[in-house]
Amino acid sequence: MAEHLKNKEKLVTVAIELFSTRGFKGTSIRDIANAMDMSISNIYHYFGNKEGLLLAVLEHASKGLVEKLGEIPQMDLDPLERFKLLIRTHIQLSEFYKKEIKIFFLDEEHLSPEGIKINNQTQTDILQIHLKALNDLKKAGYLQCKSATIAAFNILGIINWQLRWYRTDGSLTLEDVSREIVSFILHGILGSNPPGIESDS
Amino acid sequence: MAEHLKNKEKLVTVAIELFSTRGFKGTSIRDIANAMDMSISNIYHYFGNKEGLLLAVLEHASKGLVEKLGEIPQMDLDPLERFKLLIRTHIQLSEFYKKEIKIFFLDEEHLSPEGIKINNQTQTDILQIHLKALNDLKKAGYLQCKSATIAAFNILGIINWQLRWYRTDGSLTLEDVSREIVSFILHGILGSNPPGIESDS
DNA sequence: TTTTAAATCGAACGATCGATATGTAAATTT
DNA sequence: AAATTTACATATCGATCGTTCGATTTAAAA
Repeated sequence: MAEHLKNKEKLVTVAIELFSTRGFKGTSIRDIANAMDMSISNIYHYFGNKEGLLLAVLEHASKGLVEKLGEIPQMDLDPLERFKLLIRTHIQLSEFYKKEIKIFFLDEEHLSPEGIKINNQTQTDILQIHLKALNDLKKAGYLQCKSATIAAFNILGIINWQLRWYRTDGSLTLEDVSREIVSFILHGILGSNPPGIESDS
Repeated sequence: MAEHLKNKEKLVTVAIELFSTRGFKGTSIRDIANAMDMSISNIYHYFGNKEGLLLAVLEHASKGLVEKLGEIPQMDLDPLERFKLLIRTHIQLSEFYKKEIKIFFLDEEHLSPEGIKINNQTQTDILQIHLKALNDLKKAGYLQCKSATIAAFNILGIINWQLRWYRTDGSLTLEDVSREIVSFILHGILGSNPPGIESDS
């Protein structure tokens, strides 16, 4: 039962695969139809037009990451521990939703108003999650940055960039990278006890 | 004199403008020809095919940033000051070469082997510049990170991400952001004298 | 001045694109 | 079982794509 829904979902999955590797403009409806072993017109039956498919992809892509990430700030933990957990989870989820996230960053430009809306909402949601974590740190007296917003952007930059350079087949495990990134975000490059910085030189 | 070279250069400039806003696949040769008020075939006379134009764009784009950024590590300064200068300069240059950099990150996927080569070389060059600065910091006893490479990637992530979220018409000046980013990179979010971190809890 | 080369154009080519019209088989509802 | 909706296919349309083919004008060299 519900075999048809399966195909619709599979269509979104295949579209994510192709959009993420070839881009939106670089992937034709025919490419997707061939990869699905399905007729072109059937895709139009499901999603109306190519952009409808992209919107379905964007919505599907935003759900998983935002929902799972949104659970972290509600956990009853020490602010600092919760913050560390947020970073580690975000890195793990990014690896899991690699292709989906790529689409968000790949075809930002030629997007319909509705697509832009979904895109902005997703990015805002994620930013707010990190901002809340940072503000909790501030209340607890940890945060030393002037602007929590810039700090949040910096954190997102680090995490999203890791998505570009990290290779699973390399020498570093994702846990190694995750630990190092958490340490970087907490202490920067000078460490928590830098030499000759706080002295009177 | 040399009126023909002018047009060839202008062609690259217009291509950068269009590629950066609509993407490579999203920009047709006709779009560029129309924007230049020039015939289509003339573009082929200059660059052979569409990809030749993209290669010219990539080469033009990589030159400016890498060359100017490469001057910093050779300066005779205190390692820490030189590092700060590198970050600040990189941020300023990123704003200046915004469109060019966008192309490097936009159409990474559907790129020819030669295009990939240029892309990789450029990214490697920039990474090496930052790695050198970090190693100089290490020699001087400043750097506390385990992996200078990951730190370099994190720095690139922060800078390149700033390119996405910073708006010139916002309330923050680029200098404000630059200062805050330098501080973040140096001290992280906990600051140089974080409370209760080094204690025995 | 003649010759050569570079710059430019208009017109067209085959391929591919997104999209549609029209049909049929299968599933669901009544 | 009949009616209706959903899931698919074939064939095709007009538009646009990258590219090419001469032809022409302009600039440089001889």
